[in-house]
Amino acid sequence: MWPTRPEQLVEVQRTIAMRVTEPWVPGDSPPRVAACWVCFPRGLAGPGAAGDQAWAAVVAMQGGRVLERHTTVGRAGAAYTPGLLALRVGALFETVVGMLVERPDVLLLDGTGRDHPRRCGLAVHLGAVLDLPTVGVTHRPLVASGAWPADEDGASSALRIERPDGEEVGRWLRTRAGTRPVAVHAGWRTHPATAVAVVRTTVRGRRTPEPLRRSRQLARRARAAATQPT
DNA sequence: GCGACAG
DNA sequence: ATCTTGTCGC
Repeated sequence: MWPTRPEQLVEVQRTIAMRVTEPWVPGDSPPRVAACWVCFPRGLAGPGAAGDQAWAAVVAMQGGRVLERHTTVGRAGAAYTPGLLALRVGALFETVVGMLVERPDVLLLDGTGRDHPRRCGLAVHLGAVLDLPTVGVTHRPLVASGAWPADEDGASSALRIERPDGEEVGRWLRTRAGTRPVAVHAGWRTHPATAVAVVRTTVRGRRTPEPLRRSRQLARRARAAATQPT
């Protein structure tokens, strides 16, 4: 499921993008939300290359409490190329999320979802592989666009593909007044509204959703421990 | 031809 | 992703 060549990945992305699924909808009780992150050596500039060492982490939370946390080390499958992020970190993400003992209700990651040249960003792809609803959270969209929302906590605006009246694939979300909004992406089995709702329940006074913040922190700590031992 | 382009 | 100084706020 994780190709190593661009042409193969493009093929897989097209196949996954066509799959029809039942939308996932959060229940009444607080959802079990997990988030994963991959970081690279400090000083590594540019797109990187295949074989780059990488540290991955996953953190599962529910109602503000941490349920599980795991880390692993591995290597990048390829250099980074817009639209082909899965080639670089797809397998690593699958490995680290697979370390969870209990399956989460939804998974957050730093990548786009339906906002992709073939409607199959890493959030969609990883969700299909793991059979888990996913939501993407990034600093900016890949191929979608939309005006920013009002500078008020919780304000959001549509991110659409290609045209002002095109398909809505995500939303800009102001997680904190006075700071740049984050791009929230509909992923596997999630719609823009669902994605925004999930992200909002995991934001604790900061711009970044708590599970994502913690997974990034954990991955970086694993890197620090391996990079500068005693 | 040139610039843009999730991480 | 990673590299960066200062700055504002609690």
